[in-house]
Amino acid sequence: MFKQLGASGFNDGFGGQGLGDPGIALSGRLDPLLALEGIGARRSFSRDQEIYADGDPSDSWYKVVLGTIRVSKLLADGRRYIGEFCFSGDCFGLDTANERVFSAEAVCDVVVMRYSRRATERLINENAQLARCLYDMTLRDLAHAQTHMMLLGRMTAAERVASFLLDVSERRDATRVLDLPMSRHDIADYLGLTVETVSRVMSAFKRDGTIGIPTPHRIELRDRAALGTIGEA
Amino acid sequence: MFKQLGASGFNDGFGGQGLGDPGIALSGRLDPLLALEGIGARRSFSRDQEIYADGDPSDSWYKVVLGTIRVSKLLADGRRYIGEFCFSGDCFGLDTANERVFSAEAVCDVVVMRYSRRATERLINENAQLARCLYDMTLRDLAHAQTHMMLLGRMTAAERVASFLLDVSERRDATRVLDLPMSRHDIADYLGLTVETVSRVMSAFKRDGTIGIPTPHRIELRDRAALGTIGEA
DNA sequence: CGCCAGTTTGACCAAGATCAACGCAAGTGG
DNA sequence: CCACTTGCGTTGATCTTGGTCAAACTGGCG
Repeated sequence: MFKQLGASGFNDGFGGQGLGDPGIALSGRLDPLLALEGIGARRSFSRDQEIYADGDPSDSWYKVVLGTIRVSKLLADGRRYIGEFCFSGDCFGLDTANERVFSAEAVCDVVVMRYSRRATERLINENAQLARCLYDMTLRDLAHAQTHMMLLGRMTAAERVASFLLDVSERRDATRVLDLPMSRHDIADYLGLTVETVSRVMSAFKRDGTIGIPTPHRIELRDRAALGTIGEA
Repeated sequence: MFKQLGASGFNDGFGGQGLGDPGIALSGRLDPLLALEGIGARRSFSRDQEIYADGDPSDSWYKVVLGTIRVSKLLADGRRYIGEFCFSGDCFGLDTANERVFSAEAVCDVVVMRYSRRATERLINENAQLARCLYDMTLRDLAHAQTHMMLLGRMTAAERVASFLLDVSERRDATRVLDLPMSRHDIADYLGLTVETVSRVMSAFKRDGTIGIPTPHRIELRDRAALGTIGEA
């Protein structure tokens, strides 16, 4: 659920204006992140392996070290919904409930750090900045959710795919060639579409030269501007 | 954005397991909420009046005292998306950004409390429980967003309307007769549908006796169970 | 080489959008 | 007090987008 813990320039989560007393722990601006290193346990998962399952006790959270994971939920009738993809540096699994409401799986082989909730609590007592940091991540997630709801509620298939490609390229710092580790099915479940529609839209983008598709998991962004203005024309 | 500040039984926002030190301020379990009363300013708005606009400086947050508000965003091409409705007791407007990304309007005549960000910061320094409380609300919001994304991405029109009616009835403690202050258009923009579809689905529910519609803004829930199982049959 | 999983493409279908009336109650002004 | 307007809501006819079903393609891999 949480993104980019430890990434560049986190603000204080209250609009960057300092919700807490900035004097309390000015020195420890990055300490909480370093401190976490001490309590995290490195774990590896292979493709499609479950990191945690819907219904599991929710007693820890994770940070992706390497690879890509998806947070998803399967409905009784087979419909699947993917809440988010997390890449290197992204955090996930910090829930409000005691039980997992979603499951998390490895999209490809991944390495993650697992932080137990109990240890995190202890750290928070020692360093108030960590709480701020976690809060900030939650607000980021909320902002992401807002954007995504707009996408799901009001955007066309082409707009959804275009904004997905742009979003992933920004998060992965891929200016021109984009690596898409997840399957078309994953993308479809993330965008509220079907595999076929995702495939068709991508083929259409390829046809009019907006993107190139050297391999299904490698997208060449030939015209970012065009992708950004889909639906405005 | 935030719900039910000061409502019954808030947990500590870290899965109810005590992220912080429960011993620090056990005494002040409800103090932060009471303390807020001191810094809040009461304000009234009439129907369709703007509480804040997309682009305004984001220097405060609100709690609904009486009435209903909607948090929405208007796209350049006229498409509108409603992020949430807030009823008495719900909080909204606590953003991560310095500028509003959404606007908030009164659905009907409302009274809200406005809390300045700066004053909230001060309070947080005096009472750590308030931070916990705000964090908890954010996590609630995130959970709500997750549910809503599932609805927007994978549910049929009938399922969306049914789950909307049940959701509102729970939040407003309306067992049998439900007051819907917002217009069909608002509901449509919240559910990612059109006015006509919302209207048609409601008429269909009425036809098969699931609900009654004495007036457009008054819904009688005749068969809650049926509403809950729409789409499972 | 042939299988297998994932992807693409095509033909057809249906849910919901769009376009267009119509209904209805609450103002509004003569 | 009653036409007339106005703003919603409902209903119907038709169209479009994206879903469904089915088949063909592609690149590993045993």
